[in-house]
Amino acid sequence: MSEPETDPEILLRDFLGYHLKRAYVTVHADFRDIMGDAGLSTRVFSALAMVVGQQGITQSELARALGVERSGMVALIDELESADLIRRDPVPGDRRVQALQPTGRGIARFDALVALVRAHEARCFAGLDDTEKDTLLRLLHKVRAGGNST
Amino acid sequence: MSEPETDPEILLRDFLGYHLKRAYVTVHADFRDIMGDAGLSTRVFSALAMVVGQQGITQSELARALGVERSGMVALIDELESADLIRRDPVPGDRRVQALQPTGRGIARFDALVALVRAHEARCFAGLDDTEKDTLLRLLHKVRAGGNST
DNA sequence: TGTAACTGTTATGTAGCTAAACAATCTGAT
DNA sequence: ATCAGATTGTTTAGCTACATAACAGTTACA
Repeated sequence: MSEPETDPEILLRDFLGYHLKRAYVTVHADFRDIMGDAGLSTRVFSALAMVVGQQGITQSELARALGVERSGMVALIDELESADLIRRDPVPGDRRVQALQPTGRGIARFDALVALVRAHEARCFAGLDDTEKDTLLRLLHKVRAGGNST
Repeated sequence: MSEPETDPEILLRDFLGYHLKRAYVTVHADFRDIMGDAGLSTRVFSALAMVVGQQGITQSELARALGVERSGMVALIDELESADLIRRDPVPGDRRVQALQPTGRGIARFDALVALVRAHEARCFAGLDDTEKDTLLRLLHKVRAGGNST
């Protein structure tokens, strides 16, 4: 009862989940800002990054890696494909799946975007030194590992 | 090039923002799980917590405290009011604003929910000891303070 | 050979916001 | 005392980012 009015987050303060969300919202908004209208959304960028990093990955594999449903990937892949950033290649031996391959444009675009995203991250986490960034990364990873594994 | 296929998050791994989102999604999903169908969503719970913690807060003040637009609060407050958890009280001296007051039911409901949320947090952050939780809280707060102040 | 599992896809729905406009109300400078 | 500008709650419309359920085609395997 010492300072009843100063902090509006009196009861919420103790909840890590609340602060996790607020931090996420802040960072996500900055991502959108720095990308501008021509950029990709976080989810599309993540998918492109995954395809570039693991060429030939399947849509289902990609969905699992990103922790979303398969159905949610379709429109996302459509978007990347119609922008000529990735291709759906048939896989000999399994006519169900389609291997996702980045195009030359896709890789070039990704490299250009990475520079933007690095600038975004530098700005968002400017208040943290390198040790703190490592710590945050480690703790976030622990949170994900400790909960359900999706 | 040492291990090309083992980690699907080859390129994404370096981005703190990505891991922040994944951790948030994990925690948020657990919140929904533990609340069940009868529970409140995170946003409504947060609003209720804020009203309980700072009784008489205005809708605009609440929106600012939660970092959302005023327009987004209306339906949320409607929901809490129609569930008889909070009231909109007129404020003498300013007929524009409405002071938000928790009802008795609202406070009781909040207290009950807090127990659930504490259990949820205990489960989500079970992999972290108390020091790590404090560190995570401090770093998340720094992230929010370092970016734009919403 | 038949059944179960998996793939990509579609359709539909929902949560959780934002942006823009509005009337009512308040503030403050002149 | 008045009038421009700001603020409040609200409505409407729209958007993003998902999830769920069903489906036909394909594969694996007992």
